[in-house]
Amino acid sequence: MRQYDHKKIEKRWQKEWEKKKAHVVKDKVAGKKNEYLLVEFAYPSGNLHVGHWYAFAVPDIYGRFRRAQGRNVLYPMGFDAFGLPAENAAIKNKLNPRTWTYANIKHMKGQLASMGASFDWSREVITCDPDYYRWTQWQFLQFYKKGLAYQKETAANWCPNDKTVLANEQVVNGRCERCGAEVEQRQMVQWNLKITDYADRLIDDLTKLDWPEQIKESQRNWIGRSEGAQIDFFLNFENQIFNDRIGPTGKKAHVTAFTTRPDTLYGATYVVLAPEQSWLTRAVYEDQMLKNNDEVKAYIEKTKKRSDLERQENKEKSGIRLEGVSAINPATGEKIPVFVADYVLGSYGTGVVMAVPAHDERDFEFAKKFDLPIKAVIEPMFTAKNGEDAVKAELPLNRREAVVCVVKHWSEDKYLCLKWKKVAWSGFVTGGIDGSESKEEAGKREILEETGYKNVRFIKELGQVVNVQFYHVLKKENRWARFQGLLFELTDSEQEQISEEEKDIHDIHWLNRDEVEKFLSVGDMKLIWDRAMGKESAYTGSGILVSSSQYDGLANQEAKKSITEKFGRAKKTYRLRDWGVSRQRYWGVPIPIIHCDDCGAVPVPDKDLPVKLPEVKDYLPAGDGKSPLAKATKWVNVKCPQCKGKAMRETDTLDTFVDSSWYFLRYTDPKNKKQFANKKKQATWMPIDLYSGGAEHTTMHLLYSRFWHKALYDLKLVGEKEPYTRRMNRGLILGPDGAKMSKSKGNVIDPDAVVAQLGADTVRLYLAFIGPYNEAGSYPWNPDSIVGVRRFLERVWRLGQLTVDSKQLTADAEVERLLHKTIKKVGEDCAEMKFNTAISQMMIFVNTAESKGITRAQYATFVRLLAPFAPHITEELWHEIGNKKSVHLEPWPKYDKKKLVSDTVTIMIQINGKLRGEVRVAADADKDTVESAAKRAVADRLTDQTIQRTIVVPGRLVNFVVLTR
RNA sequence: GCCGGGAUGGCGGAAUUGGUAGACGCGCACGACUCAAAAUCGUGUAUCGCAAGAUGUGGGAGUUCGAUUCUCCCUCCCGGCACCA
Repeated sequence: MRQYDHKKIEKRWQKEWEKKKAHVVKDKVAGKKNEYLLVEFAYPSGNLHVGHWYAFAVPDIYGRFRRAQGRNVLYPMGFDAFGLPAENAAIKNKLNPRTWTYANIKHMKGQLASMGASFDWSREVITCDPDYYRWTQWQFLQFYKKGLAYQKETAANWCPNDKTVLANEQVVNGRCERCGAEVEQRQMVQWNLKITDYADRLIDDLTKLDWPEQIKESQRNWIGRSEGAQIDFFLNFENQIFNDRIGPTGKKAHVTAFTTRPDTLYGATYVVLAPEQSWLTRAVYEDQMLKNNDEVKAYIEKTKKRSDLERQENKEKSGIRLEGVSAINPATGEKIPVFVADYVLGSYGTGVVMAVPAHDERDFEFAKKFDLPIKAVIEPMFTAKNGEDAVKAELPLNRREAVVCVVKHWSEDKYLCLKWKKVAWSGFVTGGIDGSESKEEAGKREILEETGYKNVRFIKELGQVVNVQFYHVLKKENRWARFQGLLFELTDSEQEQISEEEKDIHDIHWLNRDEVEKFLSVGDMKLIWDRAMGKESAYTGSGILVSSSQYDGLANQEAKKSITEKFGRAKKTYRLRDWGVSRQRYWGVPIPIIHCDDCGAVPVPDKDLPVKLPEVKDYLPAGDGKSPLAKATKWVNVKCPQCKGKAMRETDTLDTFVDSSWYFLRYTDPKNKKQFANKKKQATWMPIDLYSGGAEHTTMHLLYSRFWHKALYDLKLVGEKEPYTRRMNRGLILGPDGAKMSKSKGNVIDPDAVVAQLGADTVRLYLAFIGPYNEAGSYPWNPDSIVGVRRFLERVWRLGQLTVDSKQLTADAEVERLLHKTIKKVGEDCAEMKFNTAISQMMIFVNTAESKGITRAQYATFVRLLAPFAPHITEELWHEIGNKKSVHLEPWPKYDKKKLVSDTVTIMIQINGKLRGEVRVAADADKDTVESAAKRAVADRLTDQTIQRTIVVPGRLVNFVVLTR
């Protein structure tokens, strides 16, 4: 018998496929639907690692599977070839980054070939090819012409050691990824893309996408949309001259606050400005409007020096009151103080906050520190969920005044708590106020009625009110009670007998402080309790407006709308900032702009594209904030395309995330000299049916490229609003020790070595078997486990040799049934990318076939199932059993439903839900037959008299419910 | 703190969506072959128990004839956001 020699086999077929151009994909194949399967293209780091295999070889299984199912599948590959490491290598080894990059690409293509992946290399895309980046530049210019790209002075991450700007992803915990120096924020003129214009569409269009919820949620968080209102606060100065001034907008001096809680406007007791806020800057630096101008200026300067890192770590509130000015609360008309404080961010909202200390935690903290008034304008409202009894009702009109009593023990530090028996609610003594009695009287009466305690001393009103909507179980009606918190103390233990009726309602517990915390089941009584213990905090939940003039009594959700209409305007705000794309680096796409003193920023005309990257000697920037390209003076100095006067090229290059924002479009028409991709050609493949990649791209590449695509869509350059219909995040392969693979830990697996030893088919199969590919988990590489997979392939090989030699002509019924089950299962699992269970099923099949025997036809079918997973060995075996064409041209086998069902089924027998036996019956047996068969099988365990009930689940089980003593 | 996703043997992971928990693989144990070892093949392998049996899917309650699966509460782990008004 021949040995399974993976080296020979894999090399032979890889050559053969290349010779036959087996993987070149045509744009149209008659009778086949197109399908676009995309994986994130590779960075040419120089070496293929296990992660690449996991990223490329496993989706290849899916691609081959879909081809077998009759789809014309595009599975392209390319290189994301611009970027920092090339430059670093160049600086270190005195190499040209281009030389380094292309050498790496060549080497990696050789490694990729060993995978046996069905990449169509005729469509290869390399982002640092001028033929590619001319179109990156061209698209950038279309955005510029549409106003989507603009230049602005913004803060950039500056590494003082490497003398260069860093991309956000190169800053790790506030330090430079490369040298570890603390990164500074420098104001620099940078190119930006208006991704914020697309914030709403980027969020709203997510709903239609077949993406994991995790990615969608991360993108929503990243964009950070808040809906609220802008409200103007006019300013009032002690110095009359300032009061009469009219500002540039034609209005008197004012600041505009952004808030998500316009309903709390009546509770706004001061206003806080960010140190960078524009009115403040003018008032302090130009007009000197403040009495304590110097003090405020010093605070602003101090804030500027604080790094982001420092600001994040030290969250202690600080701030300065602006003397000589106050703001007018537009709702109350009151004059309220104005502060500058660094807890307000200049880059979010308007940089102005209307501070409502009663209903915002940060404002509360600040107000406490600066002793500012705290005015509550929302009375908490809760809806008690009492199980199935709860009735969804309109807010009941019959509001009832009620009390809730925190009662202290007569001698210990314990408190009287009640646990309701019929309702999932635990709390204190509560009750309505009857007739004309006072709160105190009502409280004492309720304490007596509910607990029997007679001698109670009233201590104080807590000043905390809680509204609760609930379903009254005994009275069977919806209620709205307005509970006012009261504090009592028992003077002694004297207790009356309470009625039986009351006893049925609840249990009494005396609990210490910690126990009370845990005992209170719902959030409502927690507020009362906190207040009783002297804890004060901001209430940020929903409720009913009070102390808010005509809005009193409104639910805050409604009040939001009306107060916004009356005093402000509805406005959305986002956490997302515009995308800064300027990089002061050499190895990137030159930004195709020419700066002219007379004409300003002028786009390079289409005929002059691409603006090719010039050769320079030194790739490290000079330290003046300019890109290394600035040193290529010949290249920099050009004529203005408009006025032909002296002008200079833009010397910054584009962020590499720009390059990767559209690479998938180029695959559809890679050789086009006139367009980045012909729209008709795009349409044959776009949108992408499945995009598989790493979780690290969730809020970067995936968001950027969605934006880019939408912008292209608006320019009518692409035909669809979203590029990726379905996205899957791949998991991570860890080292054998369960830690992330890293050279320093010495746990790196070299795929080349494993392939040499065990073969590409084994590695592919192992990676597919390691865990479900459709869930992004992390899986340790297990050197023993991969040997198990190799063993499986060897058994398949041996089974093949046996089949060739044997003369078995008739199929074993069980093997035949299992084969059809396997076709079904493998097909279904592949469709969901659950390759692990698909392989498991094939293993089961081989195990059975080994013992029961297999016909040549059955074996041939099995080989077709395995082909997408292990393309080389199956090709070999396929030819071995007498076929001339490639197994990869074979259609996916079909299963016969009739062959799936067996004649008899095993019925489980349960007694009281516990397994007590089993019985085999005919598959088509009726209920009664099954029941009596089951009864006979466990007759020694039960008698007819004791059987209370019998549950028969056809084809599965019989459960006898019997009396037990 | 808010949001999203999780938790199943010694390990990676299965379980037709309410119906035999632990498929398949690894590991481990024993056996066969061998002078021996490797490789290969066979048998066993959730826990406790000699057994009958009992327990068991992060913990606690609930619904159900029956719960890994549904409901509520809690703990822990992973990911995103976070002084974002």
